[in-house]
Amino acid sequence: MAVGDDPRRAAIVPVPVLIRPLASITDVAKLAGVSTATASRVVSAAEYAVSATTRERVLEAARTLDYVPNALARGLLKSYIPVVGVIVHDITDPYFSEVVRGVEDAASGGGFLVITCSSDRVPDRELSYVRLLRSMRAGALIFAGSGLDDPQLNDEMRRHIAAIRGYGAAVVHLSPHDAGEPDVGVDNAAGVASMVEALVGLGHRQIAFLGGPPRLHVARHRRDGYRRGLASAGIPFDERLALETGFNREAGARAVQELLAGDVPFTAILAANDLLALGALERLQELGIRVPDDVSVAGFDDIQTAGLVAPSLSTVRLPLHEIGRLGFEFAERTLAGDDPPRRILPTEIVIRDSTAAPARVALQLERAPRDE
Amino acid sequence: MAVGDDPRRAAIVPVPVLIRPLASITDVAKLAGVSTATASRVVSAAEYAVSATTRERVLEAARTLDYVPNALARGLLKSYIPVVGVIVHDITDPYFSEVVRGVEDAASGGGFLVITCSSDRVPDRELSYVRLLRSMRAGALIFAGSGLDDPQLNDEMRRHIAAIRGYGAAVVHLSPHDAGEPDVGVDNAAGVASMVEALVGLGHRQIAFLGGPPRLHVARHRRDGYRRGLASAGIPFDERLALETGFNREAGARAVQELLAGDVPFTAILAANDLLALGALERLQELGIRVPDDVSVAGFDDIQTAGLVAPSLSTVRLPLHEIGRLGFEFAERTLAGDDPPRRILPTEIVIRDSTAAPARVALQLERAPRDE
DNA sequence: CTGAAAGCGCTTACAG
DNA sequence: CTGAAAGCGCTTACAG
Repeated sequence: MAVGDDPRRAAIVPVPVLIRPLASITDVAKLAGVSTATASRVVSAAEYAVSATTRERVLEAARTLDYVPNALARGLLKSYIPVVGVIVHDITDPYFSEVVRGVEDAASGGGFLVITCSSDRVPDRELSYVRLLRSMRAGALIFAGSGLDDPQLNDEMRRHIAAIRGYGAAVVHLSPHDAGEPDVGVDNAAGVASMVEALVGLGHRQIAFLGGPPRLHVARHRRDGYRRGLASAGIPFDERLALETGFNREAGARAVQELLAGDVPFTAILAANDLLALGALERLQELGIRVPDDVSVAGFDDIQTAGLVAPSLSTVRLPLHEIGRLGFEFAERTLAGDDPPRRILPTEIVIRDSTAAPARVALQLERAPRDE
Repeated sequence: MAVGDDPRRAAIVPVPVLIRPLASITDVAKLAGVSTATASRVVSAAEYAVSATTRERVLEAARTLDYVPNALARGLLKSYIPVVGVIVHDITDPYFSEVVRGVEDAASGGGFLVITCSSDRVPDRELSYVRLLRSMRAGALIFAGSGLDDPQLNDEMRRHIAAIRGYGAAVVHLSPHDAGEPDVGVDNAAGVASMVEALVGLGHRQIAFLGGPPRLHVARHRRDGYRRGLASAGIPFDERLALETGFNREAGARAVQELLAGDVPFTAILAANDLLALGALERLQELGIRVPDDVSVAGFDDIQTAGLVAPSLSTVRLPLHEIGRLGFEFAERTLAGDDPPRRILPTEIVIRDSTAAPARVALQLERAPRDE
């Protein structure tokens, strides 16, 4: 390695590692020769009337001592601290990192710190994160992911949420949940229905659906959209084409196998999220099935990768960053005593290269599935 | 929408929104008829000797009151709270979300909460996040991204880091930084050099390099690797083929333009991260330049998308999740008074479809750049 | 404009 | 095994 390339290296003085308690407001007050009350007013209550010379002396002392107020002590007096906790299913899922980024961008303006927690949709993890956030008196709690169908989880969750609201914090849902519709989000059913319509418009009538985990409220909404889309096109719903799946690439690949092993022909696959669609795309490719020539594939969410794969994925765009941003705004307004209205944002169909008119012959190969 | 589909909906009772202060240890003690000292010992000091009946009465009271200890009050007595702050450049960059996930997975086992902060490489944002984390007495601070070349930032940062270590917390670097090498990370220079070597092995000698932002320490290390790789292959370094760029897709696309507008022929493009390589791939495709037939492209990091694009991207795999996991472990051991050794993890060359033997004629088109 | 004092919710020597 | 009391670092009526 190019050691020695960097002349600055030599100038670095090792940082001492002694335990050295930080300066407190008492230290600052002492050094400035004032009461802690006055010192506190100078460093924290910018608008409080303090004589110019006193103010300057306190500021000088604070600078000298590298004083930074203890947020814990301060938080003990307020009802909550300026921290917003975001519960996601998995931060490596681009859907969630985009939402979190939206929250961050809005929150840092308001001096809020963002705590991200990946629950992996495990009730106990979700619960313990919420409990921790509650114990820290976080000012806002944002559920980015969908609620789960788990009565015991939801019971306990309701208790926590009541307690959290009880100490004055805001709780915001960005996805359908146990207690109802999102505060800020999209109409998932309408979004999926619009993609069904688009596929029907291309000539498809045998549309398979990779529905995601049925215990997720959001997956149920998207499934409703699928049925609604079919219904308004006059296409009968065929249960054998509507699969229950996970919400990741592996599940999408497995679902393709399952469809091919079934005996119902199909000309298009609509997935309840992009990850599923991406997995389907991969597996189809491995099997030598051409997209969109042999079968069309569409996703939902429009994560970044959707536009980069080949063929690029037709999907439904969700304004993820905006959902995060408005989610924090919703919390902020709630905190301010406002009662903000629900915001349902529009989705948008994005047609790329993975969809086309259906093949002459619907897909229904006689292949043994490779796994499962 | 399928309103009414869900019979549970009707059963939901609206949560009361009154401000209701949470039960404190005093409330629990009172209800149980014991002192706060005893109550505290039962709920927090599992190993402290308390009579079985007393213990049961306290637990019962805590349950009745839905008692959750106030982490702020507790933190005021300890030197720090069980929170680990992770400073990343951008959480929507898969590189970072993967690392954060690694930290989370390790941290949740230790009862630590993860705070993620996207600095966008803006010194003031980074500083204010670190300040906030310090003010909250976070137990660990992990810098996931590279240090910046900004003397004023680094001055202030050193003060904060000394203060943070001063109150007993751990500070960990996962990438090269102002004060030296990462505590847990990879040998970036060696990784890039190994990819140069692989390209040379395919027959390339005119290898362009998209180097990332020069003020990032990690970009400098990767650039060193590029030079070192060339040197050991006996290929002279040509400055005109080594571009300074950003670290995202747009920058990769622009760099392609720049290379094509230059007068130095090249048969391969090696990018200092995958996002750059992905952007280069896109632009080349738009220009009708075939990869790898006309030019080979290689990246660095191996983010998920790298394997999904077409042609799939040859790259250098970094164990990102592992880096995050070990990063937290490093912090944990430091907190335990240990002095853990630095961990430099191996990188791995991943050859996919974007690289091949060089074309007969090196690329050096006479095209006007489309933008810039 | 300034200060003395109480108190937020907890834990922990110290004493019994 | 249990409790009274001090104290972590701050803010805020209250009094002057």
